[in-house]
Amino acid sequence: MLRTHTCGELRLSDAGNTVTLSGWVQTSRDFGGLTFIDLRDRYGLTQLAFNANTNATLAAEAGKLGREYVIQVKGAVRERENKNPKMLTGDIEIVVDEIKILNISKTPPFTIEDDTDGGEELRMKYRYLDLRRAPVRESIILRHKVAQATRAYLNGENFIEVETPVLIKSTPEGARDFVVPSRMNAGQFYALPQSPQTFKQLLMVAGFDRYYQIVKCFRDEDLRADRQPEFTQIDCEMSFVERNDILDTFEGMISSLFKTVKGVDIGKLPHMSYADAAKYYGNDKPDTRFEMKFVELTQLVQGKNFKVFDDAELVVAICAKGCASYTRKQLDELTEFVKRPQIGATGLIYARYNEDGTVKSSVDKFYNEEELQKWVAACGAEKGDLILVMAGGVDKARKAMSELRLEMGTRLGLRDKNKFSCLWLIDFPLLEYNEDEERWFAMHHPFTSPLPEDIAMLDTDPGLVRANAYDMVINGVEVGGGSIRIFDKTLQAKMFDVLGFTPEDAKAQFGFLMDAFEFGAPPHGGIAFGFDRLCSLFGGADSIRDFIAFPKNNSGRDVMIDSPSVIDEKQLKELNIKTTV
RNA sequence: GGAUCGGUAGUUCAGCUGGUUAGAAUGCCGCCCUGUCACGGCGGAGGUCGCGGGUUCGAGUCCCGUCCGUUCCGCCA
Repeated sequence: MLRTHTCGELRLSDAGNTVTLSGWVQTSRDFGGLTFIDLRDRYGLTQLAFNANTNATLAAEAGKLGREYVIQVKGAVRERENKNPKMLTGDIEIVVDEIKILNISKTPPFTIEDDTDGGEELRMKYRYLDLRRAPVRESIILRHKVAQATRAYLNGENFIEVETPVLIKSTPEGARDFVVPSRMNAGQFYALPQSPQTFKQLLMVAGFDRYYQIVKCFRDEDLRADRQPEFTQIDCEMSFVERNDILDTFEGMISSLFKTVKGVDIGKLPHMSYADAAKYYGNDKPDTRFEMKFVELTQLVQGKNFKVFDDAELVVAICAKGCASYTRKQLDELTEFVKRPQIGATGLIYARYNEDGTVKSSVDKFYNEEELQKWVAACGAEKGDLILVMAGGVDKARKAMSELRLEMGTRLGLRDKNKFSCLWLIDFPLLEYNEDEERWFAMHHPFTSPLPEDIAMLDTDPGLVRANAYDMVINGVEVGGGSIRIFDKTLQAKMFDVLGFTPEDAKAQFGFLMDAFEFGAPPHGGIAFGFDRLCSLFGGADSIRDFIAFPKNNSGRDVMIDSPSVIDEKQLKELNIKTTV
């Protein structure tokens, strides 16, 4: 054994014992006659002490150790003269008798510390060094814990983990597929799964009843801080269930995760309809850590010759607590914020409800004090509050106001990373009309069942049909979503018809699933959680990258191994691929 | 595909309306220091200013192009 203990476990009670430790040199502090070295491993830091009076040769040797050298030391545990309460091992140090350099190291390109000086790109290039840093290491360990807690819960609920294939078939709907050329079938391609959707449904037909898998999924779309081309889902499916059975089961799972991983009780999850989310929060993943709900002022403000409001489909307001004191500069900043091309609002109107009870707005020319007091009443504003108003088309105004609400939430410190607000979002529209292609698209996927009471509308008014689907939203992040599936062949055929698939298209793409449904498919439904996002949420981070050991950058590149890369002619030829360059 | 901000020492950054020897901090190297834990002190080395072109007497600085990266929009059933 190259060690008897780790660098994180020795305490005062170990004083007097002789131990052997192995690890990396974090830092050394040389005082001439006295040298300290912090030795690091996965478990923590332990201070090593060298005294020139006691052992001059050894102290000299210690002075020569560079950062990130890998060493093994043997010595006695001793109570420190000056303790460090900030370290778990801060009460003790090792008086080193023997030192062995197991490996030397070049000076790392950035500091291996909690607050590193390394930029994103450099850290990714040397990810193995970045992973030595405590915050990144802890994020990866957190991921492990979440995975274990997930498996423990689902195993306890009688779920069975089944692996599904990675080389599957490309489908045109949804995200772009990553494809893999087939050598043995010239001109043909596999696709990597965007999710194991069809396979888990087939497992239900097969009678597995309760399935889960912590599984890699692939989507060839542009990246974001919370989106990677390969990511991990907790993929689940259940048979003989209705919507509420699934909501209960997975509410149980998320509660269990919060309890075991964070020690937090999240309570019962409220249900919110898609329509309400749009009306009160302007999006389908509301951050409910704070209120600041939308108030619709359309009726109240129209007919006063203010063209912007009169022409608008919707006039919507939020009330920012205690912000009446905002300066002109701050209000201009907010206006600039909503006018950014990404948000695209044309302007922002405000009304200050002053401490003296008067109202001062940016549209005093059109609205007198009495009318403005009605705004105040409608918004439930209190003295000192600021009312922010935007107008326009329903969707655009809501989207812009949603961004503004989040911005105000951030400015007011209402988006606390240690606070968790979870909910179920339900009653999504089943279909979405695509103007360009002039046809309906499944908002979720084509196997999503409509709400039973809405099925009749599939013929008459497809846009109003609600899906038997649900999303779990935590702190404004969509962490999971799923639906009750269509298991009836006739309804599935109807669905494909509405989506504009000819029976031939449907058969070519999903024939295997439709065939399977002819052999006694049970009623079933499921859900998939974004595992990386869940981990970043638990870790209090906005980006999922540090919860993935080896993530890709914004352009989908792995800058460490430098992939993707070109392959040689021979390989291309074998794969029957001709390059046109 | 679009917008945005950035690319200067190993690293993180500063460098004004263009001006002659491009700075700081940190890291690195050397010397000193017996209780540090962001140790301290003194000294030193370290730069094709992303790349290409242009304007100019003169470009890190201005213009055009290009590459790389950040964040966002589109996209992500």
